[in-house]
Amino acid sequence: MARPRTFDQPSVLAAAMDQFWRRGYEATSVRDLAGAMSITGASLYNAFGDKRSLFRHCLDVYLNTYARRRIAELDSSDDPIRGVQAFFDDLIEASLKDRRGCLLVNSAMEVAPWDSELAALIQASLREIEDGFHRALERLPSGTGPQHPRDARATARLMLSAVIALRVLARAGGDGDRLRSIAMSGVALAEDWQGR
Amino acid sequence: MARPRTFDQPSVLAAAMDQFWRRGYEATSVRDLAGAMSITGASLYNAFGDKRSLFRHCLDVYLNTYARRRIAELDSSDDPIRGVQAFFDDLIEASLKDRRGCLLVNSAMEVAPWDSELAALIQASLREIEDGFHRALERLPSGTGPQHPRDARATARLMLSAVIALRVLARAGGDGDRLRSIAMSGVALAEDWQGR
DNA sequence: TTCATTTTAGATCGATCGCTATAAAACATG
DNA sequence: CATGTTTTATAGCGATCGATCTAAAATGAA
Repeated sequence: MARPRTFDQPSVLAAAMDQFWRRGYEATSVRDLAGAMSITGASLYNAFGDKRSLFRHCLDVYLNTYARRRIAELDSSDDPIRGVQAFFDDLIEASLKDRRGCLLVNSAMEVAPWDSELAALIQASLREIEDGFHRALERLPSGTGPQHPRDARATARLMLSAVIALRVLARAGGDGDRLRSIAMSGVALAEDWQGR
Repeated sequence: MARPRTFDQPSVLAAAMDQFWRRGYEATSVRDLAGAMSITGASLYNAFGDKRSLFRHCLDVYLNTYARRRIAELDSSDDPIRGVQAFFDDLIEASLKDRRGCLLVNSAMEVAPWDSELAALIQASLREIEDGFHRALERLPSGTGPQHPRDARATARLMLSAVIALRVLARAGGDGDRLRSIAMSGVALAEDWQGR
């Protein structure tokens, strides 16, 4: 019994996410957001609360649309090595297509230090990626060598480090060869752990 | 034959660097800077030009004071492995003492995408770190195994990735165990490359 | 149709942004 | 000491910040 909204919530959220993703939190003004979302400032505040609240929505959308999708694909891959390979291939393709980097990593740098609640969410999300790599490693047959140089947890963390560095360098404008080299090493970490 | 400055240039530059380091470029206002430097806005603009120019000075100071000092210490170490160990130990200590992360990595995320000139400087500086690791690896005796799983360049890049990820996670509030685990893997990369 | 409710659009709030104009204060030189 | 030059402090520029107010437009329920 009231006037319905004229905009589609998911699509305007995607537009807002894109702004935060490209420009960062501080450098994105509410007017930038409203413009990109093609709604007025009043509608923005009415539908999503303040700027921080809108950002939180956007981060949720990002995690569900991108981060967790990649992890789920890794989990559902028949061959964990090929799954890791696909994970990094996807990352490289996305990183070279545009230079926004990863909203999660971007937020870890800019937002986490000033927002303990979002910091916890960000830390947990990074941990999800690490755990995804860890599960992939655990699915591999034990290595042929007498012992592994690193355990699965340390290897998973190093693979996460490759992902983070890849995203940082991509956003900073690193050349494709550099990015591909790191991605290749990320896959090699899993192969080496397996014992090959 | 004019009135001399009442402030010490290096010390006020250090104060400005600290602001940019902790809060980032966008979130630091010129008034924040002037306050931290204990000078007036007019003096700031008179001595350092505009905000971007001051930032550039601060980044230079950071590179000379922190980044290049660590690389020089790595180069001058008798045992490259111990040098790498000391490099990461230093990083861990600094990362746990405060949560500012690394001004170079912070700037790679926030500044590089919008300032191609600074982006080039940042890329070159990251490359200096990578090259430092590469020189350390090249100084090691060849591995005992028939061939290395990765070449020295790829290993150096993976070590740089560990550094970057360490800094990102430190700024995002990652716990000490996580950081130390990555640092340990960074050292282990050099040890594995050597063949031990 | 009437009414209650919500969403729109536009103007605007006080605060702060990067930056600069003005003029007094402080020195080195002649 | 007088002069010229630079730095200082203060005030304020126009623009933009996040956020909100008012009122018209648009709907479903009665």
